[in-house]
Amino acid sequence: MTTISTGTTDPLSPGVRHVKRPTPLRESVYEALTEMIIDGTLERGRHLVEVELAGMLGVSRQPVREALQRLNNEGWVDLRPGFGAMVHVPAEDEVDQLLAARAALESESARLAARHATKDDVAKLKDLCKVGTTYHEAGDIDGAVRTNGELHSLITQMSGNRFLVDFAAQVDRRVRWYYTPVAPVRGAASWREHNRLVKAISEGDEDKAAQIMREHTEHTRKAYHDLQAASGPGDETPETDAAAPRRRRRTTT
Amino acid sequence: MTTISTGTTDPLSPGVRHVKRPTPLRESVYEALTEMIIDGTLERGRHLVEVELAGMLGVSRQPVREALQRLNNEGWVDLRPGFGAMVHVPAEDEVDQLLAARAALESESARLAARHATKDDVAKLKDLCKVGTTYHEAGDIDGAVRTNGELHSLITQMSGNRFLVDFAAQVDRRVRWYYTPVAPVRGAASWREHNRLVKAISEGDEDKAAQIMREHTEHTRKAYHDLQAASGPGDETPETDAAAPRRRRRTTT
DNA sequence: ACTTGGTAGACTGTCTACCAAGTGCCATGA
DNA sequence: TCATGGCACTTGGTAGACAGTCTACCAAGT
Repeated sequence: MTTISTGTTDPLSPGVRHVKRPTPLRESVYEALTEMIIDGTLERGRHLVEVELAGMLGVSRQPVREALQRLNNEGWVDLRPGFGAMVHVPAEDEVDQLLAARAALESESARLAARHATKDDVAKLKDLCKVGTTYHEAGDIDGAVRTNGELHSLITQMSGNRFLVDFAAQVDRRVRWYYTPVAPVRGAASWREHNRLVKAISEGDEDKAAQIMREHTEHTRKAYHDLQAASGPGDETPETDAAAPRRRRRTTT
Repeated sequence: MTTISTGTTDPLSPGVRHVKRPTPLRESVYEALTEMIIDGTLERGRHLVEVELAGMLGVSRQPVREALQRLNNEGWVDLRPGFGAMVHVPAEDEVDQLLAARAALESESARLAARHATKDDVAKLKDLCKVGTTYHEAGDIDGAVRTNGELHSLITQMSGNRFLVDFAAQVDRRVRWYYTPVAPVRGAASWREHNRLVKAISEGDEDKAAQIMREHTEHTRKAYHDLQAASGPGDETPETDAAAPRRRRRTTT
């Protein structure tokens, strides 16, 4: 969703650049919170108290509430009526479902991207592929991951379908939160697939593009499962364990 | 989304039926507003004033604000900072994009439904098909439309993928809002396709199910276009026209 | 040992009042 | 006719208050 983001509705007429409108506070709060959730400052399962957050961010309860509700709608936190918000703790099968949804969304995006691709788009795609491969070969994981994100994002954008873009973006952030560690694992094959994908798009081969994208996502899922099977079960318990006693009596210090 | 809806998480153990928990006011407001938008009480483009709505619903500004934010996130209203909310007026290509998104979501759902279908599910599907066809043959449009909704909803549910369910539901409501009139038009072919779809699912033929569902949605889009081309351009203007002068000066009575 | 009842503290959900800043509209004046 | 200034309205955000509810904890009774 994020209807707000439409700061530049009009890519044409570059002169009318809207003056910097002060971002609504709730927006900033929303972003601050997602960031804190993603980077682990707010641990999974933690009880989020409105006044606490408000104080922490230097605002009043209202913007915090509004941000929390949005976070709830998007699945970042769970809102229990009368109790409050807790950082969502992902269920066993959730990543799987997210990846399945992503497969559908991105493969459709790839299909439409192949249909609508302009010369300019293709050039950008090829460039991203090259950059990403370079990063990967240089061992720059951060760069490779970032470029990977940009590539996928560009493809969904190329679909020209606002809803696919929104949904895919939503799913993507969640996925990235859940399993950051997987991304680097399968960098090698990943960029080969990207190249094939871009080729299909540049040739306007819709079915092939969709097919490749689907397999691509499917491989990612496999990678996740393998990783899970290897270090998963024994490694996950302490995390869940740490979440429970987290709920301490406030000592009113 | 709508994480709240989980009133009955556990269909088993019928004894633990959770007591009715009082719905948060913002929730009721949200539902009241969507309903008013869908049924046209709040016309497209209309300026929604918080206090006005609050008075209308007998609550204070706060719950209204929270409901409006959610409506904004889900695309029902557009929130212009400093001015307020207006009921979203659909863009030319929006229905098209919605239907494209729906095609992706539902065809993937059909695929997964075919994969996971139980005997019980199939029985329900067949029943719905029969009921729908009967309604259609009896000329009961309302019933047919409703049953159609139930069938599609059941299929997405059968996918077992919470995200597909949520997204599809979201898209579906929007679609239904935009073009209620189309639904009845192509009832005849629609139910034949449903039958084929259910057959594919019952046989566990994933590809076929996905394929049929895609075509099914695609046909719906075609129908929309035809309808649009026929009575569209000349018929739409008065509506848009009526929206503008709607904005009257409050006479402070 | 286990249940019951009661108490206390903490938060949320909602309401009210209030103020600053931004937006659109209208009338005035050139 | 067109720009300008001002006005009324509305949002965005703050603060404080209060009831209802949730959790934990303790104590007494069985």
